[in-house]
Amino acid sequence: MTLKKSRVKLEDIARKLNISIATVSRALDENPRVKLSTRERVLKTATAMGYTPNQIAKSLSSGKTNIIGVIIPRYDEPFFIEVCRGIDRYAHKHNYKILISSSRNSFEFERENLISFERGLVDGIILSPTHETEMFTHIKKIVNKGIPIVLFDNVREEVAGADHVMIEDDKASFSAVEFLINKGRKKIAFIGGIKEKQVFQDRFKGYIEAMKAHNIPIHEELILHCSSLDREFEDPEIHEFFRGMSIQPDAVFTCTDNYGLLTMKTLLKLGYKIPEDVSVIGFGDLGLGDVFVPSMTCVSQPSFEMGQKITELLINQLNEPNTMKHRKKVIKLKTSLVLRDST
Amino acid sequence: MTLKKSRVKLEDIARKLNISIATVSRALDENPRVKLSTRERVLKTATAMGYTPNQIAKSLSSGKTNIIGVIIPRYDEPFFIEVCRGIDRYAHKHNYKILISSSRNSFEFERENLISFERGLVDGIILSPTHETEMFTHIKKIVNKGIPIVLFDNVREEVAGADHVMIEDDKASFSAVEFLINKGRKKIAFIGGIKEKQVFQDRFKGYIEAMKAHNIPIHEELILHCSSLDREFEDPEIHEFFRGMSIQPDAVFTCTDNYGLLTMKTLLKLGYKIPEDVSVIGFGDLGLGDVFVPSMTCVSQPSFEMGQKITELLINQLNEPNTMKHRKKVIKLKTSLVLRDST
DNA sequence: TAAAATAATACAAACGTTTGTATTATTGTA
DNA sequence: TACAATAATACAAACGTTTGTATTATTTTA
Repeated sequence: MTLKKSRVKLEDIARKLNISIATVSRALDENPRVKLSTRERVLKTATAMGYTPNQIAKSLSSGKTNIIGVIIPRYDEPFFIEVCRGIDRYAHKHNYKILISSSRNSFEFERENLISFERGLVDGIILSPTHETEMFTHIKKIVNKGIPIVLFDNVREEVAGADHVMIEDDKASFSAVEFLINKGRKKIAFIGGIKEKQVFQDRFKGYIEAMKAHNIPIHEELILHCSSLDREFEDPEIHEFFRGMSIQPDAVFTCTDNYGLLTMKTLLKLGYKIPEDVSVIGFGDLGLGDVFVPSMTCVSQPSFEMGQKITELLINQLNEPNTMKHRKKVIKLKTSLVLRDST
Repeated sequence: MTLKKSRVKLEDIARKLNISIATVSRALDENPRVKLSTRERVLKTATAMGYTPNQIAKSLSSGKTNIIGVIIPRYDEPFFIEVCRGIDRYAHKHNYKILISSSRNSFEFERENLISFERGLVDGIILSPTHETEMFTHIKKIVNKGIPIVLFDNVREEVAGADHVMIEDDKASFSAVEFLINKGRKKIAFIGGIKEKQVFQDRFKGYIEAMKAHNIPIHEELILHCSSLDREFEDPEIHEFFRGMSIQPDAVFTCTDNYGLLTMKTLLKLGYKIPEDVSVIGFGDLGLGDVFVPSMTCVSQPSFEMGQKITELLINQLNEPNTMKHRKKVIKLKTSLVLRDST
């Protein structure tokens, strides 16, 4: 029908009312410097003409985009989704939008994303490093430029200068394993993930420390570090692990929900009874705990709250007048144990 | 240490080299209009000074942000996540970023998000309407403004003027039910979701038509429209439905994976054997099918591909010179049945 | 009723790019 | 060596806002 007319701008309203652009801008801002009657005329005309402000121009002028850039290793892990939900909720309350990018578990993509976020599109950055990430110069560069950034989850101590939020992984697994010990279990198997990830190292540490604290012998044979990150439904590694075992475990502590599930399936198939013969604990509590029969006891991570906390830290940085003076904050969130039928 | 210096811009490079901003801009663009030696000097200086282009200024000048706005009803449904993954993958290939917002299943939030996307921050919009969405004026407004938009999933036929992509829901459920019938099942129960959602209506339609096509009597008693959208792990509705039933079903077709899972749990608890006494089919195939024992046969939706297709349509619109001439496209994607142990 | 005080509005620079056109510098040709 | 042809660069407007300062209009005060 009508030709596509370019969008209405302040100038168009100004021209129509025969006033200046500045006055129109201030009128729409409800600035007391413009007469009430003028403001009303402007508002009416703006609506009539279908005016919508140009966000980009606003951002250029104000130096703020109100966008937070988020980089996660992947989309299809409930943990990250849940964290993002928390981020979004908190951000939305404070008038920020979030722009999520996946690094697809690749250091190169992570770097690329970070560089793209350096271009002023986002006011601040939230990053969960991939396990490939060994070098931190790309992160330090951001910090040194004074761009607000908060890291979470898979963070090493070495990454100085940046706020970060994580789970008390070591404590969490310590108390989960201790729980099993207190229930009288002694031959406790451990199933972890790829060793490169800090979180898995910490969870393993908690296991070892709990065993030692209670003077329980540690059998190498009962320890498995899975090499697959992916959420497979059949894991030959886990299957072989239990099949080839000469000791009969009476409990298994696993480092993810999925490993827990795979463990339960394997054990049931091998004739174990859960929880009579063997107890199983998962880690995460991100929706899978209740799916299986028997339901699975899990270490519950406050993922949503984590997202909120991360964003709180970031927005604090954003509101700080001098970013360079910022003193690094490290927050470790507590976990809890959700008891179900597998223990 | 050093005071926070504001970011390096073209002007700074220009001043240092005593050349004009335009030349610097063109040099960085590898425009043949600038001498090779100049280009090299500029590049070197830019790197040395740590120049990063300002995306916002670029966008204002070019009228393009290279951002696609995505509005989904919620984050915590694997279907939407999977679609977003597809969107992101395709968008990334074509140099777009995605900005995801959740409408939290609320029409008001949906409208709010759409309005915010009208402000020129995004080049185009992808929207999955909530089931609350009855009015489409907010969508029509976008279309009339000439802003490229593609709808997906829960779309009614009435929403004219906008491209949309959906699953062949009716055909999918028709053939799933037909599959059960061909296996000799006759007392086939149906479990759907809230009736307001178009997808559930279509899936119900497919069920009815398959039954009719094969002259199988339809028992009202075997039909349940769940009122809960949420991914609950205990659904009293479903439990009651099967408990109170006077007919013993020999198959159940459910409209989501989760309903399928809940159905299996309930049936096992009530003493049914799966698949001997009763077959169960889920809908979605978004990761839950393989979790349970027995594993669940599912209608598989091509969610990732859907995301890619949606984005393809959107980017086509973005590349069209005259958006107003655009002729609406409706794409229906085929599904498949993934056979597992529950049938 | 003229000067002072204040209210209302206009002007113009700034945000950091891109890009069409004008200008200057460098070649090539006769 | 003068003149055109071309290469290289500079100038300036534009993108749509915001905001400090200047200007004009209105009201107050003596």
